[in-house]
Amino acid sequence: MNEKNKDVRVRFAPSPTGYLHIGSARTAFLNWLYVAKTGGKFILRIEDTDIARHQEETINLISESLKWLGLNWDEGPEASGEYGPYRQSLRTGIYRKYALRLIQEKKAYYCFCSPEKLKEKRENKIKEGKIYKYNRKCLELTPENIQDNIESGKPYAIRFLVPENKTINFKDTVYGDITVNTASIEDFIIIRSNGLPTYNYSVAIDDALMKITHVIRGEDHLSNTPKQILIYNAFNFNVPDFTHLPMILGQDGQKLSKRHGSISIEKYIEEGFVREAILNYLALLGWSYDEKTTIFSTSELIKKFELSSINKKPAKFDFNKLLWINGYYIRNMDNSRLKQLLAKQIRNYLASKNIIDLENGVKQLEQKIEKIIPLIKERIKTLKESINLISPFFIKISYSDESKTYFKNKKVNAPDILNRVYKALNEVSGKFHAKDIEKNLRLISERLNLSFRKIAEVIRIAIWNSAISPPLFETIEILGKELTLKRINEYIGIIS
RNA sequence: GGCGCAUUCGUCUAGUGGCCCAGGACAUGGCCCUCUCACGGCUAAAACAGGGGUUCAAGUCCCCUAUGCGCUACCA
Repeated sequence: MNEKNKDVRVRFAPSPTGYLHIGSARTAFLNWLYVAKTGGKFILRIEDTDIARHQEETINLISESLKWLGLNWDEGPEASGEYGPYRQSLRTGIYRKYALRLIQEKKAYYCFCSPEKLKEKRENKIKEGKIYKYNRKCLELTPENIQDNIESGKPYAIRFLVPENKTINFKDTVYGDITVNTASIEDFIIIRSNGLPTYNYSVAIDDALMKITHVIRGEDHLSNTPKQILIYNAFNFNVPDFTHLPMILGQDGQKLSKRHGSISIEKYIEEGFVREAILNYLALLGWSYDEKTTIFSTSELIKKFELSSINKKPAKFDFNKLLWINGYYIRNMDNSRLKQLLAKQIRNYLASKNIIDLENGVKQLEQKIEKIIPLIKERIKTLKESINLISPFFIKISYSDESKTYFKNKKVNAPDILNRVYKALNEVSGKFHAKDIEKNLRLISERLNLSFRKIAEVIRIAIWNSAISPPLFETIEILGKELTLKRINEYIGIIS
């Protein structure tokens, strides 16, 4: 299963009812990984057979997210291929053709029952605590009855005739041997009265026609697999290998849904996550390589990931761990790439805030960011967090009330310290280097016999409007003499 | 209700009958490093759902119970 096999064909088949969320992203990724490992083909197919829930614009949303994650497909809506079209709504003729063949072979039949009545019957049975199964009323219709009904324009669906008392067997890569008796399966509808196919039918037809060899999808489809195998068997199609992935649950143990906050990939991009971190974390849900390793680059995953070692237990989504992994990737990213990402982040931020009042040239943004990176690389877990650490280098700070009154009840004589700092910084000779800045500032601490952390605290508030800042001397260096002194002056004015 | 699947620290997991009075990672607490915050290092607390078997020996095999999840649609 792991050797190179160019004939491998897998697919990711989302339905366009919303953005790409973390669970589908995982499914897509594992499909992609499998192909990357075996050298086969990755197919994207859009399952848009539910008109009511269909949202056309989400198709684009989903492909954009997939692309951002780097999960490119070989065949699909935008890539074409010899097994298209790759949208189910464009394949209704195919589904109908095959359904008629089933009817001819007495493996399916027309059903004229009204959906409303059937629904009512089912609900009543369930209320009584009984099992409901379609009673095959329409199977007894004579060819003449059927002909009349069709000619009079009566709406009909097509139902699959489920063979009685047959055992269906299949082996799932993750869940092992699954055995189900057809007694628990009713004659399910394959073509709805609106002419569109239902999921269990179209998915089997398409997977067969598109020559899919390995079906990798969420565990919610495990129980439906026997129905699909019935379809394969009815046409003598080859049955693919099945791999069902354990569900991803929200932190409350419930199935992931919109209520759990930011679950779309789009949202994670916005929040400043990087693609390798998301992929790494996703691979770790339900899978591990050994006792110790948690960080896997995408190329390592291609080598090491095995579908067969995925476990069966549903996993709760742990946002904190994703955050940590993201921070890890940022800390270990090469600086030139980080520079690009951060510059983009800051530009977007400045644009969104419509900020024009800059105290430092935004033209040399990237050069400045290059200098800032070593100071903040270890301090951010997402790209977005960098905004608070970078923007004060460029944007005029306005002191918060907290900053203005920060030293009111403290014993330190802030104005005095700042006056000395002003002088000390002004006296830094030559280039304004962190080393010299440090030397001069530490001197103040010695002279006043005051711990340096106290001095630093005062300076931080004055130049950064916060008691927390990147390393002080380097920050002052990058800020530059002029700006630093200006801020100190302004702050002295405020507290004097 | 029926069918299917699952159950090790708060979370993700290691563990395939003796190496486990259960290992790692995130999160949490403490200490160290230190100009703040981080990073890094050290350290602490923290789990085999419950009950029966099988076996010299069970987290690991079997059965039952409990709990959770999925499917049971003219949703996918």
